Amino acid sequence: MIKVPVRKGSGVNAHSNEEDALSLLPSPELMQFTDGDDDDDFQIPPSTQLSIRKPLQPTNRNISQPPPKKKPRLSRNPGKENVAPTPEFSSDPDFSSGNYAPSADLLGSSSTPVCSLLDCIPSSVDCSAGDFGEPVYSLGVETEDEQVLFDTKERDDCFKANREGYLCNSMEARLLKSRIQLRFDGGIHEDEGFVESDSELDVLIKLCSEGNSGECSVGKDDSIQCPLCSMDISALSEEQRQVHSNECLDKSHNQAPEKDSPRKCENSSSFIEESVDDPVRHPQLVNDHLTPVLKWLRSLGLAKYEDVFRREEIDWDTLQSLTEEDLRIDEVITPQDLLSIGITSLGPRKKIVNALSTLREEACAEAQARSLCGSSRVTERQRDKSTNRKASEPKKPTANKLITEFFPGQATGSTKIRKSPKETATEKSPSDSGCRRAVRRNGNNGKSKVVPQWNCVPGTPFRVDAFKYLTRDCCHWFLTHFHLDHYQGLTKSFSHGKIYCSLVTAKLVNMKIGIPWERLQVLQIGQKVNIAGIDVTCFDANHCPGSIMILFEAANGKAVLQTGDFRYSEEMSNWLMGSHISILILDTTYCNPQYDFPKQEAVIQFVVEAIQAEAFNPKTLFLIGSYTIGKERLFLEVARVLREKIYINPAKLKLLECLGFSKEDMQWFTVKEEESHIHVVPLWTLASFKRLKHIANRYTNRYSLIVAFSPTGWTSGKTKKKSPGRRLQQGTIIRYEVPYSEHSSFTELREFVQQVSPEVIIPSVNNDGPDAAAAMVSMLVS
DNA sequence: GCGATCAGCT
DNA sequence: CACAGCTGATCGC
Repeated sequence: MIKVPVRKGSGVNAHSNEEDALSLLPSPELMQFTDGDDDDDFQIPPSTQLSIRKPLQPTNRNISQPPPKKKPRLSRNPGKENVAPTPEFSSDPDFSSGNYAPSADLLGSSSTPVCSLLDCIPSSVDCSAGDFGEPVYSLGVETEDEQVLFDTKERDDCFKANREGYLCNSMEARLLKSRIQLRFDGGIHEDEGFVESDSELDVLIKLCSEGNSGECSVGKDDSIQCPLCSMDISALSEEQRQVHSNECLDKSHNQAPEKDSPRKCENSSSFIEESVDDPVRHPQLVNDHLTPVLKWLRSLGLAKYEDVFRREEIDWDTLQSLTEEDLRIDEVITPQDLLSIGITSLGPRKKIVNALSTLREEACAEAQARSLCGSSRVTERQRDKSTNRKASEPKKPTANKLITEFFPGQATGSTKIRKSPKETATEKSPSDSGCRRAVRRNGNNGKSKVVPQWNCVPGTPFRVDAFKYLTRDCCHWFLTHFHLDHYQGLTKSFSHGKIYCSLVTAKLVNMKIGIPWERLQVLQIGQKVNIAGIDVTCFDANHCPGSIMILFEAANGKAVLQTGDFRYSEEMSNWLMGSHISILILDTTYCNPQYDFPKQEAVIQFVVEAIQAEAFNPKTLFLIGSYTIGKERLFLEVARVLREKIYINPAKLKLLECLGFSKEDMQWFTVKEEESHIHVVPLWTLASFKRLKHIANRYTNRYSLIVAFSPTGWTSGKTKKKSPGRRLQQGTIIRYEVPYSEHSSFTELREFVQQVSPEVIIPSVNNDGPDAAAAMVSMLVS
């Protein structure tokens, strides 16, 4: 039997500013436990704290609310009970995603009381079907086996194009074929004929050299080089530099542009990414400055200002000069001058300014790259290869250590930690492995859109979670899971190729964003498929429902593992056994020794016991925080163990129906508020006591005490000691912060990295900058 | 009116 | 701090 925790202090709430809360207090009995402190004044006694070996009896006796009518009787085997499901869960045919068994890792460990209860629950997962797309319904799939057939069929259909030459049937495939050659030595190479030598970029380079030469072409030694011929032009006046650059520009255009043009620098990171038929790609004679400007304007969707540009005879030079003063002042272009020529709307002005700014940065980066690389046309990929070749040479002694120092078995390899540039491109070093700058037409305040390293898969033409950086040079887009920060930028107008993801994620992408199923390719967990010549296998990332980590194996044997967001589980080492991972793109959210939180089972146990302890008051409302998806395991286990239904709103139910839960699991959810006093709410509503008080006020008649659980990994960070939770209280509102994390702890990351033993680690998160990230990652292998 | 995007906020 | 969002303002269609 669970003991009611002993609380320090028993004073009556004395908060002067808590009158409203005090008014909710139902009785002196309750009041004696509300000391009003906002401190961690709650101590679970040792016998209860983390007592995961103690059998936890499933009970609803501690919770005074009468059970819902349809609640199954307590049973050792709830999964086999003949339970009449509530109507909202039982009407549709069932499907199995096979992706997400919410209690999979709980089932894997029998030591916890939670698990002991779950041991007898069938592991089959057949979820109640949601409305997730016509193809599913048209197949009339009803059983798990048939679902496998469906998935196979769908996948076969999906990959039909691949079998016939990988997307050969589509326009995108042709584009891809004409533009990109995948070479197994890694990298994407611009094909002849696609990148034109007399591109707009050259014009922009000119602009750059004119308007901002010092910024664009300054090398590491502070010398100023011509972006075209790399000659040192430091000694020249600005005017002379312009003259020189113009001469170079003219020379380059007068030369035959085809084969050996500098503009064909293979895999240059800075080419403007536009479709082949885009007017921008085909500027007319460079000497005719007017036409490219107008085409550029049109490409921005601002054709209506063509007249203005014609009237004002605006060419690139003029456009640049309109903002030149601003450039000199603070490098930020303001739209005032555009206003003066008659572009009165703020939107178009911003659009022009941002596009120009982005293009200018493009040109600057290109010029800088040339400046740094001289005329040898060293591509990023080549630099990258060079880096790899010199892997044994310590590049950053403080951050990089030879993997052989830590893994004696690795005779030749060394783990290198790459600094992953911040998205805002504060780090100006070029990104590697074919990651290019993306020119987006919608402005983003002039920030350049550098595809971060972690969004690229070295040696492949793939992007992962990179919808913020959509470019036309890529048509294979992977999505590891359905969290906003990973699918941001993805809209239903997506037309850049295929999206590869798990079935659960595909359902969500289809339902929530409206991506048609034709654009979605479902990846089966554990099944190797070949995409564009690369073997691709995905595994359950144990992060949120549908989350996957993806293994890419190129024909040259180089393997890249992209973890996505993940929480380490021991099964992962089994999946990856035998795979030699060259590059590990790692979720480093909690890559800091201060983040050492307990296993999810322990936190679930803590929450269960806390609910039992607080439930002596029958008028208690429990709130559990959750994301759009995520934390489901927590509240589902709470429901199972406490034999209590959980209230979720209808929108959330619709979402949960996509996640692959079993019928048995789904029975624990209800959309009828009165059926449950445990509610799932968005995590942010629990963030402050102010919000919690609003909730309390709404339920004044029904509930006199609010107990909220805020599950987040950050709870255990910084100065907070490792514990399964801490309790905060203000009046009749109690908030538990519990370190329930769906990311790996530092300890888990270290274990994972040691098992994978990669040659190179690319961190996906730089909370404190790339150097700090590199330093932290280096700790993983120490 | 609707969808997309972004800044500000938790 | 900021996990992974939410909200409201703005803009274009």
